[in-house]
Amino acid sequence: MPRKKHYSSTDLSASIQGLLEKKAVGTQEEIRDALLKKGIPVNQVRVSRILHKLGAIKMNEDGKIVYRLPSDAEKYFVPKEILKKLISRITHNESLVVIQTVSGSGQVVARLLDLTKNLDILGTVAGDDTIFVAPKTTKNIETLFKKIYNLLLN
Amino acid sequence: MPRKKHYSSTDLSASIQGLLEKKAVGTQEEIRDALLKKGIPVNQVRVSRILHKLGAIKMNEDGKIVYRLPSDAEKYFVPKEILKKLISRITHNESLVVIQTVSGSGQVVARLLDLTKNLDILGTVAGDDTIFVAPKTTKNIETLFKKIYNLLLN
DNA sequence: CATTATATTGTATAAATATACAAACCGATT
DNA sequence: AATCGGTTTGTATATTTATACAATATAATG
Repeated sequence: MPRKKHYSSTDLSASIQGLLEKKAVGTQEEIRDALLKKGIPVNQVRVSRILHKLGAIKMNEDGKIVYRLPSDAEKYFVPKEILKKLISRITHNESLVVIQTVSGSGQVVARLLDLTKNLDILGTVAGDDTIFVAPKTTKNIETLFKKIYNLLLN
Repeated sequence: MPRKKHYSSTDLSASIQGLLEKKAVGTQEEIRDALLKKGIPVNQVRVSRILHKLGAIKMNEDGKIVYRLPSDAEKYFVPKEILKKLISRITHNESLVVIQTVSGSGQVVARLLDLTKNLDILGTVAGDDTIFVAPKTTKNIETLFKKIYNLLLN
């Protein structure tokens, strides 16, 4: 009975991580279905095992149970009050939103920002105390600025 | 068929919260057993429903699955680097450990400290930027100081 | 007060997840 | 090449969790 190993553990793990980062999935069958749709043959047991290895968390978001990666979960558990204390100023020009933080907090705040869904950003570059936020489009820089401001300081 | 309601929903919820704060429990049956031991009659369904209402999360601590309250989970997800940035100085006298934080962060840091297990403290009192930590015994104030220092700044 | 609407509870069971076990795979060693 | 030890995988199923449904309790309304 040779076992058909179509997909390596490493690849599968990466696929599941990618999925969890993109979608709010609540069951292992849902994860399985999503992977099957992408042509990745997997069974429930494998999903279960990999989730365990990833240290996946099952949490409640507004009454809905979802799986999250630990790194993703930070976003949900870092108290807002803490974040506020790390940020000095948020400004923008025509093409960037710029966030000033207290010394040494640039990377950490940037990471939390990167994890935030529904924010139209391409990405962030962070130094010691400064974060450059690149918007998806510079056309709505004002909107993005307000969104980030509300997110981080309100 | 009158239903025997021995324990109100509010009381049960409080009991489960207390339990989750004290013990690393991994299954609803475990929660049920612990409550039965305390003379609290409860069934699995009730446990499930209350956990859901509490927004309990299931997380992986060193390979073991445990239920945690959201407020408790903060401790696990607040990045150390963030904490470090909030704390200015940690000192002590013969009877207290005193933590200075950046302005406005006293309460938040105190809360995280209160959530930390295996710390021999009676409690904390926090102001805007200062936290007084009361040890269980003043005999080992130096030890506690070192423990807190390592916890928060190392 | 009576009536209606909503929430809670328990039983039974469906759904979701993890485990046991055997077989296959893999890398290291001889 | 064969052997060994450790890991991974799949099948079957045990365990864990949540839901459906009906009954009861509680809250709201007139």
